[in-house]
Amino acid sequence: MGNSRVSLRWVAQQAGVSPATVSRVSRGSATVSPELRERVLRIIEESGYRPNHLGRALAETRHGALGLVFPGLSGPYFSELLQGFEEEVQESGDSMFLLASHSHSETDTRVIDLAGRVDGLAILAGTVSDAALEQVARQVRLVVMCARERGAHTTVTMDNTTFGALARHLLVEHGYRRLAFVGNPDGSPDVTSRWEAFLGAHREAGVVPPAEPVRVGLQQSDGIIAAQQILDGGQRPDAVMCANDETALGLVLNALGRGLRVPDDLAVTGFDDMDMAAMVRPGLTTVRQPIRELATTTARLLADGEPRVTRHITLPTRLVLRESCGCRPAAAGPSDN
Amino acid sequence: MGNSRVSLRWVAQQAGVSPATVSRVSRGSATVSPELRERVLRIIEESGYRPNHLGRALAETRHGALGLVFPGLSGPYFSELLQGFEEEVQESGDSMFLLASHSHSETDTRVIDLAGRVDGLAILAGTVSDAALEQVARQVRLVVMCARERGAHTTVTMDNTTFGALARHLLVEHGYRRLAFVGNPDGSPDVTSRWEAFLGAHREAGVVPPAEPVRVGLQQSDGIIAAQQILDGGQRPDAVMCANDETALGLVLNALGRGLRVPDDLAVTGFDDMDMAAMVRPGLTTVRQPIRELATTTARLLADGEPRVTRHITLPTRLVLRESCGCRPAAAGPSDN
DNA sequence: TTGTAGGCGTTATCAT
DNA sequence: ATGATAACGCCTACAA
Repeated sequence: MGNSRVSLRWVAQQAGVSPATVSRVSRGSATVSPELRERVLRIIEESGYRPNHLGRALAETRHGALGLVFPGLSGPYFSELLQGFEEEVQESGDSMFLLASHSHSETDTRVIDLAGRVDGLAILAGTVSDAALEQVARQVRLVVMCARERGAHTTVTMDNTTFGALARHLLVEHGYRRLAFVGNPDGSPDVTSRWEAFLGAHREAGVVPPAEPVRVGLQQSDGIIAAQQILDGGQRPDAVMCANDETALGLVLNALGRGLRVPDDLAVTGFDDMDMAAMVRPGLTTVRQPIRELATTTARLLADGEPRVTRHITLPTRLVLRESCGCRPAAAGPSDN
Repeated sequence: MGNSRVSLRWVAQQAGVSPATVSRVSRGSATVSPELRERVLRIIEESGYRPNHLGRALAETRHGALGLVFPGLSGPYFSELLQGFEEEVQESGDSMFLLASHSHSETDTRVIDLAGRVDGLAILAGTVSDAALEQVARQVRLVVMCARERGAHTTVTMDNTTFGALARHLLVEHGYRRLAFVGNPDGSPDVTSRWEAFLGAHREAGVVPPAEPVRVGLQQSDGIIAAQQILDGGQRPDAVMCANDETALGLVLNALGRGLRVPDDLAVTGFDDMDMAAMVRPGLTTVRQPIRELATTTARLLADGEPRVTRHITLPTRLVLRESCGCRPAAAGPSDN
């Protein structure tokens, strides 16, 4: 019944055996006679004994837990990341600590503290200082996600160059001349890379890019804010490239609300290829990135990876051309959708 | 530098004091002479000593961690929940375990296991079996969120009756006669309550409700699916009440895409009052519920609450009338927004 | 004020 | 196959 105070030792006494035997039984160790095993299992069953995690962890010097650290952002991106990570953590029978960084200042110390409670830590690049990363790496396994540089720590990263390919598509194939970029390059390493790819594509194409990005966050509501900034102003661009699908959707929603047509009056693109991108009309042109795989790969590295070898993994992304960029609708019934 | 192998005992030897003294210093206990304190602190500093969490926790029989358990859903609702909980957990210097239930079957055992690693557990109603809840409650503090009944466990709940008030508003003030309900009453206790409130309002008003809800999930993409089901069919309703803002937004997006006008051709309402609700046009009529407060209240109860007294807290919600239900736009400049 | 010793609940290494 | 016994790293009476 109540298992509050039953300890291994107590079970041992009840069964008239040594603590060691109970430990063996409790863990399914083979070296115990069927007779004793039976006796011990009965007591365990009746008493509702469950081995104490702290005691076990202390003896095994292993926490049985991994940690995930990221900025306190919302949206499908993080949901996906979280679920992927958790799924993989469960697979190996571990538990998952979550640390969402709000106040950037306190995060460093909290992360270092967290490092003392886990076997490995996954940290989204840009969330903590390099010094803190160093600290963490000395204590536990560390994987940095979405880092911009292949440093001394193991990293798992998305291929952001496809964003440049998308920019070229708009510039070259569609011949757009005035593009806008929605996203804050200082906000996250990924956005930095995308802004640079955006700039690079312009350079190649010999088109002069906007002087500044439209600096907003990554939520859908930020897309609306961006829309207001872009569409209330004077001359509106031919196309706007958003740093992710969320903001693109917000932007489309607002544009539609104004009676603008997408892509005729304004082309819009995103990044992620989340569910909504395919369901909205016009279909959202975007770049597909395997967020879940990012998470599972990271978790697996943390659980299985050689502790001392640093690896660098880049996950592939790919262009997904739909209608919002100005491409013709793909085959399929013309009506419904 | 490296602090991998420095233990309290080691520090004690280096400083030429007893382990007890180091322990006292390490925890800021007052009963130690300035001289020794200084000496010990120096060694701690130099060696980068950090007390081992497992050792400390085992000795204090306290994990310094709380757990949050919910179904693996995405969307702003859970982001908010998560952040609120985490914020409060940090406040008390604890850490946060997260358990997202994917396969409903395994969840029970995982939750019970998790109960052995925390001082308290917050569980969203409907995620685990009652038997598991019972088990958990015997081991640690437990708060059930959004439960439909005030049972033996402490609960924190939202007032879902306001959904009925909203239904009355549509039925009585606007005189709509054909309403639709979007959401799966079997999916979560909250949706169950809202569907019942929906039915209740119809009964009161003497209007015959739809035989069945439009059973979809709670994501934005589900709103699109619902829209297809509702709008592709024969006679379309006057108004559709969605179980949350996400689906309402998806529905609006699709309706707009078809060239329908909201609310003229179709009124739409949501639940939550998330950021987007106020930013979209037409503004989304909805019910505001304090999700963050739900989370912080729960966490605080877990951290501070009397272990043995079960409380039942209901958080207030309130009607937010905007334009999507057919109400006139509130005061303010008529143009931009 | 400081140190000693026992305990927190397991696991693991030895003997037996 | 089983059982002492010593870790694991820390806290905390109790004693000095």
